[in-house]
Amino acid sequence: MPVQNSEIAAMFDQVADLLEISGQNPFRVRAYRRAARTVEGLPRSVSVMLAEDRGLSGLPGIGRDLAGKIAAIVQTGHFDQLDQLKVSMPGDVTKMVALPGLGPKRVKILYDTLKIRTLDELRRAADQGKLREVRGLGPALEKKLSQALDKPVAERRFKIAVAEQEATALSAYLRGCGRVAIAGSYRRRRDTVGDLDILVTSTHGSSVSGKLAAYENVSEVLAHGPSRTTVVLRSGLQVDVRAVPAKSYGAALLYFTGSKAHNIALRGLAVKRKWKLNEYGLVDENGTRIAGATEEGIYEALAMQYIPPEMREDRGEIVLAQRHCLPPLLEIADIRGDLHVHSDWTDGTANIEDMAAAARMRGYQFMALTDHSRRMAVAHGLSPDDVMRQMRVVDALNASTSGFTILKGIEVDVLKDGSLDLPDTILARLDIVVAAVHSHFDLPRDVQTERVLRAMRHPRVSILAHPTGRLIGEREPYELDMDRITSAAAESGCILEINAQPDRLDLNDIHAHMAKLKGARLAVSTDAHSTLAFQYMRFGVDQARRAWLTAEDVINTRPLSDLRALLKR
DNA sequence: GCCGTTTTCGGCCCGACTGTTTTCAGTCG
Repeated sequence: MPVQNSEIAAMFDQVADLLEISGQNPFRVRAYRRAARTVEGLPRSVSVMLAEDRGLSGLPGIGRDLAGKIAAIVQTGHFDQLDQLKVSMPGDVTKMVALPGLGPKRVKILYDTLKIRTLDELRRAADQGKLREVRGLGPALEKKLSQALDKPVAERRFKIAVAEQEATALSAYLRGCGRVAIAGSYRRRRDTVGDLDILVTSTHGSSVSGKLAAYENVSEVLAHGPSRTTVVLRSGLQVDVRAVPAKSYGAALLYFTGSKAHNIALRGLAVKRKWKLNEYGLVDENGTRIAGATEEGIYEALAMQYIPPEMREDRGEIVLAQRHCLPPLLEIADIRGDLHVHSDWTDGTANIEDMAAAARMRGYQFMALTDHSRRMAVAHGLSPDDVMRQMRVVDALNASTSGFTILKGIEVDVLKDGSLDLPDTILARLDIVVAAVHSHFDLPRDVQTERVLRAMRHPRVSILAHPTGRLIGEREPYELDMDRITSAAAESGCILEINAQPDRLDLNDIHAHMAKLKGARLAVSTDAHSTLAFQYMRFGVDQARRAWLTAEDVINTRPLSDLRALLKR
C-alpha cells in the first residue's frame, strides 16, 4: 500500500523530536517540522506526485535533501534516518516531550542524569521524589508530571460546533471588558479545535484576567499573567485570553488567529524589509509604527491582499495574495438550496412540507428530498413502491407552490459490490440521486475504492455523499484512495459532497481542495434530518472556504435550471 | 535543512509565563 502523506509527516515530526532532544541545530529541527506540515497539508498524495514524476523540491520548506528522503520513504516504506535515531535513543522519549512541562531539553536532562527513557521509568522517578532533585527541575514540575501521567488524556480536540457553543457563551460573558474576538483555529474554521484563543481589547488587562478566572465554567487556572491568562473549562476545553490595547487589535488578532506557519511566513516578509511584526504591531527599523490597529492595514503594508482566516495555513495563499489573485471564496449567501435532506418518511423528524418550509425560510430556491433506500432498514429505507408514492406526493406539493422546488431524490445505498440498492428504472425517474456508503466500512483499500468508483460511474448517480464516511472523534474514514476518487469525480461528472454535519465535515478541507484542483465539482449539503439542521450549512461553507472553493466550484450556488443540467449526465 | 530584488553563506519569528533561579532557561503558543 502506498505511503500516506500523514505517515511521512509523522516520521518527520518524530525525527524533529529526536534531533531536538539530542541537541541538534534548532533550525534543522524546524526544517523537519515545517516539511511535515507541508506534506500533511498537500492536496495530493506524495506517492502519486512522485509516480507522475512531479518534483517535490518546489514545495515550501522542502529542498533537495528532504525531497530525496521523501522519495526514499515512498519507495522503501521506511525512513533510515528515523530508524537510526530510534536505535541511538531508545524508549518513549518522543512521548515524554508531549507531556506538559517537558520539552526536549528536560527530556535530555532526565535521559542523561536519571537514565529515564520510558513513561514507566518517569512515573517511578516521580513517585520516588527523584525528579525534584534534578538541577533545573523542582517539586512543582514533579507534581505536574505526576498528574499528567495519572490521566494520560489523549490529545483531545473539540468539534467546531461544540467549541462554538462555549465560545459564544464566553465571549458574551467577557463583552463588558472590551471588544472580544475569538481567534485561533476556531476563526480559521478548522473542523476541530484544540483550544479557544480569545482576544479582548482593554486598557487594564488584569481585570480581564480576573473576570475570566471567575467564570463559572472554569475548572482550573493554568497560567495567570497581566496580559495573558489560560484556563481549562469544565468541558476540558482550554481557553487562552489575551488583553490588548486597541491600537494593537489587528496585530494581536493576526497573531492569535495563526496559523503559526502563516505567522512565521508573514514575519519573514517583514524581516526582509527590516521591519518587525509581533502581536503589538508592525514597526520599522527605527521603531516607528507602520500598522497594527487592523489586520487589513498589516497585509496592506506588506503589499498583499487581505487573506481570509480560513486560508491562513501557509499552503500557498501568501504568494497568491502578493500577486493579488486570491480566489473569491464561497459565501453562505451564495447557497441557493440544499441537496441532501431527509424527511419523516425515513429517519428524519419533520414531514416534507415542514422541511421545505424551513428551506424556504432560509431564502433557498430548491431542496432535494433524499430519503434513504430500503437497505437502510434501521432508517426505514424506502422500497421502490415507497419511492413512487413519495414522488407523487412531491409532485403535488410542487404543483401547489411557486418560487420553490422540491427535487425528487434519494440517498441510495452503495452495496458491498458497488451496485446500487434500487433498480435503474426507479433511479431514472428521479431528479437527483445521491449515493452513499453505509456498510462494510472495513474493506481493504483497493476493494473499497473500486466499490465507490463503480457507484460514482453509474450514469444515474449525481452526487457521492459523505465520501469518506468519517465521524469526527468516533469513526475513522474508511480506507479510500482519494486521488482516484477525486480524479474519477472530475472525469465522470459525479459531484462530491461536502457534508456539513459538524460531526462529519466530509469531504474534509484537504480532500475538497484536491477535488477542486482536479476540476471536480462539489456540493455543500446539510444532510438535514430536522428543520433546525439546515443551520449546519455554514459549517460546510467553512470547510469549502478552507478548501479555497469559490461559488463556481459549488453546484448548489446555481439557479435551478443550470443545476438540473449538471445533475443529469 | 531551507533559502535568496540584501545573500549560494549566513541568516533563520517573537514574546509571555513559570519555576527555578539570584539573572534566566525552558516551555508554550
